[in-house]
Amino acid sequence: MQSSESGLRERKRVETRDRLQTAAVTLVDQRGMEHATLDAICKEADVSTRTFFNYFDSKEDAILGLEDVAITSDSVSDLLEAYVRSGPIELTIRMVFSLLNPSVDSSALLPLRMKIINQYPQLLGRMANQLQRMTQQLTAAMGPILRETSNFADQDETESKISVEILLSLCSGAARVAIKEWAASGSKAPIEAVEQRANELVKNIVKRLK
Amino acid sequence: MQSSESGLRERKRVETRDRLQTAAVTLVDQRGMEHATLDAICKEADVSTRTFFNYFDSKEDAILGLEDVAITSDSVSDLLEAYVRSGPIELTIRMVFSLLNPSVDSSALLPLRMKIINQYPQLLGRMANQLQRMTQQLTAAMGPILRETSNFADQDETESKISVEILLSLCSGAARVAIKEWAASGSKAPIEAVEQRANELVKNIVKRLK
DNA sequence: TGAATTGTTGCAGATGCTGCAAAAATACGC
DNA sequence: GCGTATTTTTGCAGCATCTGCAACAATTCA
Repeated sequence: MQSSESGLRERKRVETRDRLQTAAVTLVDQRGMEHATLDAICKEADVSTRTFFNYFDSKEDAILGLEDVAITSDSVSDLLEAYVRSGPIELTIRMVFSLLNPSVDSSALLPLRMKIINQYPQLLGRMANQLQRMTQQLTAAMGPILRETSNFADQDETESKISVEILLSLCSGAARVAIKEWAASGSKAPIEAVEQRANELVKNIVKRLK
Repeated sequence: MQSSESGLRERKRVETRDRLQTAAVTLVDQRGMEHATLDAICKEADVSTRTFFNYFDSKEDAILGLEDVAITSDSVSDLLEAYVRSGPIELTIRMVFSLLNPSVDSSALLPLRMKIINQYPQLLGRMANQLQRMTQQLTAAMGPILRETSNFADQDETESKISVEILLSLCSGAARVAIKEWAASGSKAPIEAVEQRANELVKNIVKRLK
């Protein structure tokens, strides 16, 4: 209900959320994590520090723009596309990157975000936690799709969920490495190339381990 | 130099460190993470709160017993054994679990630690960060061993390091799942079985992805 | 034994984060 | 429009983690 309403109240909420994300990312980029205090972020976004916590659980969450969203129909169609393109790895990588770029309005922040993640790797740890918190939702969304493949089909549901969780861990590690490489080479490549590289990394390691 | 000395000073340091770990683990287990305050832990260990930070960087680190240790010769021989037993996956899993159980004195804490990790999963995020901080050391230790296998041999050093980092991510995810299962089934199995299960999980997912 | 080194402690303070209750903004029925 | 109900914002008081600093205590070493 809430997300479909578009009264003044809802519009303002989205706007405020966006201002907070933008302020957080911008200030951390300019001043560094420790000097970009909550006070500074909130002053920049023009809200009280107390209000900040109506929007994000922590400073880190604001930097990453993380939200506890239900899997939207948009994202599901994205996932399906990734899956039919080439299978479970792409599906999972897509999932990881979509967490980093959930809102259209904030997509301009993505390059800065990746730069910051590279600078403060604990943020990706935070993101892995978020992935884990969302594991149930993710397995619910990914499970049915994955079970259509031969390799995941003959598994019972429990084993399938387990695999999804480990798959997420593997893919978020690959994402981190891909982002690192991207930052090391001057942060020039488009986001799609980074995601593509993450796919490649996963495939390489699977190949080597088999 | 420091670790090989065994004067009064060094003995006391080890003892204090141990008291802090034990107090942290015990109190978190008994009272829960949020009620096991620094003050309580330090009172139990009989040191000032200020001194606490001479031993650990954070409360979480004390709970996990994490230390920035150089890879010891002991751990290297452990690794070699794991590797010759069955390859790179065992090697990496061994690495992950050895982080959880570095000191002989604190080995009695391991079951409690695993129980707590299962209860507060953000701790494993913290551990993944630690793994990452130690990536350079770990790759330095694991790289030469891994390069002896055919699959890792033909790679240049950079690619090899990348693989190790992703491998660590994969294996720490598997470790988390294995610990979860262990806790779900009553925390009865010995630690070796948990590690073994983690190995199995990694192999399963690699098989499915290939 | 006395000086040098290292470890401990208290204190003041910054920062992140939470509960609570008052005040402001928005929505909704009439 | 108007008044009421609901939601959001805000300030404040307070707790907890963590850091720098300087004095103090313990250990080491010559």
